[in-house]
Amino acid sequence: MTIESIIAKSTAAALKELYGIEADPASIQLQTTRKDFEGDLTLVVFPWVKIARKAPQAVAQEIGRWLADNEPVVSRFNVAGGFLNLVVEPAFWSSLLENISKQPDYGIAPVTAESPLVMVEYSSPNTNKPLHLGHLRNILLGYSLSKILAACGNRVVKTNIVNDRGIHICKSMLAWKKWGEGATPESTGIKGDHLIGDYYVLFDKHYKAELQALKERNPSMTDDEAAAASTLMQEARAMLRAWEEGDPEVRALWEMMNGWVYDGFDATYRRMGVDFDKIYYESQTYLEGKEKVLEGLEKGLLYRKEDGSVWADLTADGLDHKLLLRADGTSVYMTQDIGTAKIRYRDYPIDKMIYVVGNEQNYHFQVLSLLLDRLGFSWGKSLVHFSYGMVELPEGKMKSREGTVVDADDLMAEMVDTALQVSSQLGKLDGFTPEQVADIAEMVGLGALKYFLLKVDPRKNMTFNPKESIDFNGNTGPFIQYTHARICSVLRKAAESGMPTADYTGLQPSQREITLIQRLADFPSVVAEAGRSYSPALIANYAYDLAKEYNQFYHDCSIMRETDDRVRTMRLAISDVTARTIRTAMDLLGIRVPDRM
RNA sequence: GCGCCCGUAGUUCAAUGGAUAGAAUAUCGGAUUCCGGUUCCGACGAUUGGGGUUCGACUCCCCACGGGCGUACCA
Repeated sequence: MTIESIIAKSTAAALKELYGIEADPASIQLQTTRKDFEGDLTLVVFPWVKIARKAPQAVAQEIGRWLADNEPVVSRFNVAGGFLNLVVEPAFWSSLLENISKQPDYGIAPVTAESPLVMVEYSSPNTNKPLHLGHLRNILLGYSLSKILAACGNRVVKTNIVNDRGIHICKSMLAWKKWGEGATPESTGIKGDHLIGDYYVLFDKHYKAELQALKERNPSMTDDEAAAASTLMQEARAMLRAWEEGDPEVRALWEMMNGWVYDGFDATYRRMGVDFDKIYYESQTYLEGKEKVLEGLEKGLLYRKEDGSVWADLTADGLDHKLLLRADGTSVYMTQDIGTAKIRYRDYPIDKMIYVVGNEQNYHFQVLSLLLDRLGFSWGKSLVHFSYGMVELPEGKMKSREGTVVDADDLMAEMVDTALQVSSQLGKLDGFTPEQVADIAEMVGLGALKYFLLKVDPRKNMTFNPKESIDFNGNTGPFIQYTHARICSVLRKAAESGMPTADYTGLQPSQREITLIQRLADFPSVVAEAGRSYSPALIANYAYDLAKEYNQFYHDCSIMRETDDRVRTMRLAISDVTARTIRTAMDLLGIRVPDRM
């Protein structure tokens, strides 16, 4: 039972006794007292002043009096306007600390076979180019969100839908056939996804040149006409048709080249430290979508136009008409998502589906939700589009056309390299094996990257500054990692020293210590709130606040030099719980923390 | 045009409708002969503008201004 719930319960009793108000203890909100007032928790009494028909000060005074007299954990109180500041019995905090330190999985809720089943989709790449910085935000958010939801007591299935078919991959295939001269990742030493990306770019280059030539020959030609006349584009379309018809040669090429891409993606995911429980491929789901749409058509939920195309009328929901099948019977993006939904629901009894997809697709998911609901998916109406903003650079937006896109692999390599340079400059890793040094650089470099991308409210566009992110000071991953490493150092020294430990039950912690214990006690509710509001940023900012709070404590309170065995033992317990909580919080963000750095 | 999202210190980010809007960074000043000087403390500095609802508004509503995204038989 948390201190908040204890006091909320007593407050409900006070309200009933003093004013005859029936208040649900869960609805009574307590906040941490601002540091310029005496107290640990603050109750805002405004909600009841009308019913009590008294001045805010008087209500606060009366409730405070009642709590001080009747609730043992409240030792005294003061009133400022409508704010009732409560001082908790100091010894309560040491017993709370003792309790927390006994919990091996502090902050993590248990999961049972009956827990809700949540599926989280993230990454969802196209197979024609390597992953970039924008994908990194997507993947890190999805992975972290999955961990947070699991920590909130959900069964979580992490999933990825790979867009492996379509005109885009045909462009790469065609360019490779024409100009590749049999190049493979092995023969060139280029990572598979990058190699395919190179051919995609090459196609575009030739295509642009062709359009240019067409328009020079015939200046009156519009862009659309030129595109229609392009032989390269016609060849790509022909290849897509051949693919759909199952042409063995095209299929073999497609499988080989996609295979290269998957090897490349796997390497990227592995380095990022993320994974999936189930991967879906659009080539295996798009036909299902078509079926589902035709089924909906039969039931009269959709309609067919004269040209044969199939549409959904969403005007009743304030939206437009939406195309689901082209006149030639082929699928569009929406149809594929319906097909994927169908197969997923067949594979898992999903209670809730969360799509981690950029905010440029808000409209798409609004429509998808309505359509899935109409087509009979129980979770359709309540599907969650976890919509996140774009990542920009200090120099501005990334534009593929201008070649300013930051490649995910390159960025990770740079971050790790910088981390390595910084630590070797400081000489902190002297005496470590090369493997240990490399591992720590990996943790710090990627920790910096991940933390920076996750600490911002996901909905907002953000600016990624690589230089700032790896700073060992400020609101950064390395700062938190460093704090953890330092606590580990203290704990190691304590273990080696053989100093006696003592029972600290009933000890009265100092204000500095209470502040930190209170912060530690907040952790479970922060995890719950992060899960409720789908926000890894809450966890990130909590970890930072905790690290900062610990540094103040560390500065003010000597640990190993403390001669009182009880006080020292308590401070070591605070340190131990802080280190573990930092580790858990960072783990929820998918960030590893080193014991030394 | 219509729809959705966002506007907070120089900059990057916080703030379930609650007290004097918090951090970081940058700049300036200070502390710590100490368990890791990658620490701590202080100063400076902001809610785009105008109305409204409320005991109380960065937060909710309306208008304006500024930025982003969408409004594809691309995915």
